[in-house]
Amino acid sequence: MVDNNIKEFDDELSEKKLKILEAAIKVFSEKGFDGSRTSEIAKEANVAEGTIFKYFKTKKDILLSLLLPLTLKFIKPLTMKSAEDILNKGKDEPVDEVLKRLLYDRLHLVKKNMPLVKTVVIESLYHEELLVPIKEKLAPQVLELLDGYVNYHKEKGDFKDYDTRFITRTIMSMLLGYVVLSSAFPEFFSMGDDENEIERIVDVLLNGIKNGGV
Amino acid sequence: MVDNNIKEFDDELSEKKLKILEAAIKVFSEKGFDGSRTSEIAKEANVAEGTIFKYFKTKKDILLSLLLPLTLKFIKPLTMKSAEDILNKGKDEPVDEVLKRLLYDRLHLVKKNMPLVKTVVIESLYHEELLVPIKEKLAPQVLELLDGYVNYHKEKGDFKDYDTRFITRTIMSMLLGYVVLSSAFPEFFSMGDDENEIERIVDVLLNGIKNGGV
DNA sequence: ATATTAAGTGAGTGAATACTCACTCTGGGA
DNA sequence: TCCCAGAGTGAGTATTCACTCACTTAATAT
Repeated sequence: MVDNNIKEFDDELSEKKLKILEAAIKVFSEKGFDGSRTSEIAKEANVAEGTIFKYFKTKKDILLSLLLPLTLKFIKPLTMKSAEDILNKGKDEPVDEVLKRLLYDRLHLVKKNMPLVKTVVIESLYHEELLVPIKEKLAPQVLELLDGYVNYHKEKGDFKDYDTRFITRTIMSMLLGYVVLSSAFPEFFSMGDDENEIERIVDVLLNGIKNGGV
Repeated sequence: MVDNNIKEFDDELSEKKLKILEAAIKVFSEKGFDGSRTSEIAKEANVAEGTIFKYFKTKKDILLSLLLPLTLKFIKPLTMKSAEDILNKGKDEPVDEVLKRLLYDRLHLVKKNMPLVKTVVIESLYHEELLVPIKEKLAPQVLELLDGYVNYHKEKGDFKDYDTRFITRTIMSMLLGYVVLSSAFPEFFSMGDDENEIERIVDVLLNGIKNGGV
């Protein structure tokens, strides 16, 4: 199924189409979908406006096409590299090490693709066509992987006996909160480099902020 | 200063203007600012389209006007009711009780005003005119209050010796993550009623998910 | 009653913009 | 060299939409 996507990706992706997609990501992320003009995307892509409509039936078509690169970039590395880290190598390593590596990895993936992520996340709030595939394809894969890891360590007794999905959500919350708050309000919330931040985040996630109950 | 706002609020707010603002919040939150039509806002408010422009110079003026109700709703109750809870009554109560009350209170404030919050948060990503007052007025007040509480308990030895702002951010992260994830993906992340969720969230915040290091 | 003012209206306007289409260019096959 | 297919173009078009303004209605004062 993933291979299918890649094939589709390679097949359809001429030089120009790729440039249009990249330009669209840039413009959409700066102005929002409805605030973006196809003329600006064309200029940004060094292409005539008409060319856009040779590749995409409508403006909304461009937006929907962003799902493919998003899925490719996030699902593939997740199931490949990080799944490997977590589920294989990670099984015998301490949880804090593995969680730190995982969060750091995801953090950088998000930061590297911020405009794409920002656009898809925000526009999916207004266009169901975007949200549906996310809920049906992307989310389940991510959740299955994380839930699996959490369950493994719950059963091993490493984690407390909270609901699995609750723990999964908490892990995601902490990363989400960091990304959102530190990039929206860098002057208030960006205190160190990502590596140190992640380290502290995982510490708190595992042990809390309360001074030892001993 | 707060009183100033209220006076301004009361003075300017005729019946019609209020109806237009409420309609705008609804339409903006459903379609986004650039996706919204003044004609639809007018219809939603049971008002002629021209009337909108008697009260607001431009469409963007409507958006900027949303800052006032937002600030009033969030700053005033925060500094009043919750500040009282936290700083006075809360000083001698256990931190978990106070945090639970605080988060529960804020959660419901956000949920009750979701369309307004959603609109302001998202549109501030695209319109600096919105973000600037948030950063200069709203954020500092919220942070001062929370930082104060955190500092108090850090000094008392209740909290570990993390950077104050880091703890503050973590508290906000956990609430933000819960609100965002459970409302964007209710089928994946809504597991219980808010009260129970908050309770677990504060537990994890204080003690972490790791099984006792004892 | 009448005048005065303010509040509200909605048809009209001009600018903007997503999309079309008749055309041009280019590279490779005969 | 000539031809052709199809990639690319950009001026043109039809529509949409924020905003205006000449007018109506309602309320209050005189």
